[in-house]
Amino acid sequence: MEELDRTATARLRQSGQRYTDSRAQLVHLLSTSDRPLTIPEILNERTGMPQSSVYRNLAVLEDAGLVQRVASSDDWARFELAEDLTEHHHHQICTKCGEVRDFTLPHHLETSLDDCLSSVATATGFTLQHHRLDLVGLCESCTS
Amino acid sequence: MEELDRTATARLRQSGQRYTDSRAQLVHLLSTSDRPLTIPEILNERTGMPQSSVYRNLAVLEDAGLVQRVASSDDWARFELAEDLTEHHHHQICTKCGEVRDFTLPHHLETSLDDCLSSVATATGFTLQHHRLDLVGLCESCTS
DNA sequence: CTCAGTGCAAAGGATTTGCATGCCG
DNA sequence: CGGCATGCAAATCCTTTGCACTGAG
Repeated sequence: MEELDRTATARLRQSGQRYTDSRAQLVHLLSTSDRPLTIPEILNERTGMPQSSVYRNLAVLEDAGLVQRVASSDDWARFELAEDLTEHHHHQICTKCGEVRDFTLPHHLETSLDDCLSSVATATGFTLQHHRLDLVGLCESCTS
Repeated sequence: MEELDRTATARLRQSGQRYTDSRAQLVHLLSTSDRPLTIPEILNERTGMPQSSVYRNLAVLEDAGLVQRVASSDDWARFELAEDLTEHHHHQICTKCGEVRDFTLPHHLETSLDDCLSSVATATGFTLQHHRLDLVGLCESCTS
């Protein structure tokens, strides 16, 4: 956790910004969640922080490469810690309620996937930053 | 193409809707594109169709299972023909300009991926509808 | 005739921004 | 002090909706 704070401080400093309390709260909240969070969820957890600050700080954190935005099926942005600050994982996205959950893939499949995607990218002149693999379907509570 | 029109007519009829000219235009436009299109792009191609009709018809087509929405990195919705009307494919998403391009994966990898994802889904009580695999990075023109 | 489809303009709603104030360095 | 950070409220902008009109069956 302290490690995380140090990384955060460093990356923010690089963008000429400070690691304020609000930002630390956001980072800590995201780092302890097992899934990406929406703004409303963040607001509920962190009463006292106004929407605009949440949006603004998440944007700053995103710029600094500490946080990333996750697309879902509803129209709410979700946020999680940046790839390199967490274990590499994927998302289960519910098409009914929009809920997003994390999951991981067996290492060998992940590896061959990576190799293959790299060559596809190279072949098409695309500079690969990372890949995104999502399961789309119905979460347990929406299966009725 | 006639096959496509027949499918469209049938699926729309099931939702109690007609396969009108506007809708046919949208379907044809999407079916001839090698990537998902944004509303502005659709409006440019199909001058004369007002925004509200485009949005409304795309919603109807989505309901009927003919068209699906694609998430990107910018905040514009993109649309493509439904999975089962096209070859299964994936997307290269540019983080700079938001551009989305289609690409496909070797069959064997696709198969083992599918198998694996099915078992992950089963294990977590998730009802898998389909998967989504995207390459995220910089497209050729944004690599500078 | 009926009811889906269309177009225009106005409304919605998540997200962003202007501006004045507070605060760390 | 200077510039980042914060909060409130107002503005943005993609998208959706209300309503009146047209047209297919």
